[in-house]
Amino acid sequence: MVSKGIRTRQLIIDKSLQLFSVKGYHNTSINNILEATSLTKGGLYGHFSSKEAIWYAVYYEAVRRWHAVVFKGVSAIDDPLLRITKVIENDLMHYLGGHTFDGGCYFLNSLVELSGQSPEMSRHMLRGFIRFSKLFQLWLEEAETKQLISPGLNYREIANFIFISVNGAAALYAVVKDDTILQQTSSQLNHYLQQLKR
Amino acid sequence: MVSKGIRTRQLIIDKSLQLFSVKGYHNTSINNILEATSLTKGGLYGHFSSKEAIWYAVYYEAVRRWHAVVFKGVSAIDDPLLRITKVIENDLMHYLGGHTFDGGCYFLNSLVELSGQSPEMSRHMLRGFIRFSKLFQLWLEEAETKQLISPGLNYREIANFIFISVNGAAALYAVVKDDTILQQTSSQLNHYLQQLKR
DNA sequence: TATGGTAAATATACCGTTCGGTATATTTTA
DNA sequence: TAAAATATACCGAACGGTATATTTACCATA
Repeated sequence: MVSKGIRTRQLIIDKSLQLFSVKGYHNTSINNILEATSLTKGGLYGHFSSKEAIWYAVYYEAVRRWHAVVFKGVSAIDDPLLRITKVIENDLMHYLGGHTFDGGCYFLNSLVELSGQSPEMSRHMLRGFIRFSKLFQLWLEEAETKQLISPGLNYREIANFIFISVNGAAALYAVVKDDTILQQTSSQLNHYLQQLKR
Repeated sequence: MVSKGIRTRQLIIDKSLQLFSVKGYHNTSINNILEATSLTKGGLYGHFSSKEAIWYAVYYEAVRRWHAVVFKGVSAIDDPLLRITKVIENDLMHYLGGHTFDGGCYFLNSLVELSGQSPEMSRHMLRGFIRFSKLFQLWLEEAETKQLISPGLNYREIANFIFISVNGAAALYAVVKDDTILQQTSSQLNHYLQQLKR
């Protein structure tokens, strides 16, 4: 049996994740979190030293959930191009379309909100973003060595473009909440990838 | 000579636009605006009835500036596909790359921040976004009637995809502040448009 | 299995500061 | 000199955070 303290800590993280993803970090107050968790100040500050500390814990939880959805069934795929296709589909249709977070993409929302005023936090996220793009790059290089795509392509550029399109879709989807946005983007990126084949 | 009141009103709009684009709406306080304008409460609330009223005035000013940059030299272009190319280039290289606003794309930033907590304001922006995408759609249809592109394409999907990619680039560029992001996206969208040609 | 002691967990009350906004006094413009 | 523009002083509420009191959970021992 996990101790009560651990359970409360996780409750704080879960509810804060919901609130941050919908209202944003700055517009979520400690009182909002207290209401959502049915706690009081003492109960909260016993687990976290500050609001920012909550944000970091929430960020890691968000990464964990995103990762579980986006990379599901990916490692079993041999073809690196199909892996990319699968990750894109998972991200658009299951991560975004499956409403993993109430307010859309927690990472995009946080990045846009915090860039330009919380350098520490946005640098933190940017590292994760770059790592994601690098993975696409790696798989594209693998595809070249396996002679699946035309040689001499700019993998960094292609990887960034995929990444950018997926995030652009996330931004728009958060507002229009229309699944066709996700389907259309998925379809367009599929065609785009097909076109890279030799 | 324009009256002092009008000049002060414009000063408030200009400085607030800067602040909103960098810090966001909620994290910009009235006091921040007072410092930036060297005004006091009385001087500000004589021109605007509330913080939200400032936001709306700022929004229209932002649209005005964006429009001036993005559609510069576009109406003189006959080829609808070249018009789209020009608008994309203007948006990426001159609007974003030219740092029209200090904090990146004011519209994307506002949309992400306000979606899910200010339905009125985000609906306001969404209308503008949709109008922009519709314009691409219109030009694509014009390109079809002029037999410039393959027939039977899904123009709504293509228009949305262009729009999404441009906005995704805006999101990333706001953080990495690396111009190659803009060049790469511009290049990729160019190739994408070329491929539509018959 | 019941219980008592203790540390962990949580509640309460309060801190100084800042928030958006207003009423009124003063200054500046035309 | 009248009106427009701006400054000053203040409002109640909410902000993030802290010190301290109280309750609850948990485990060793009987």
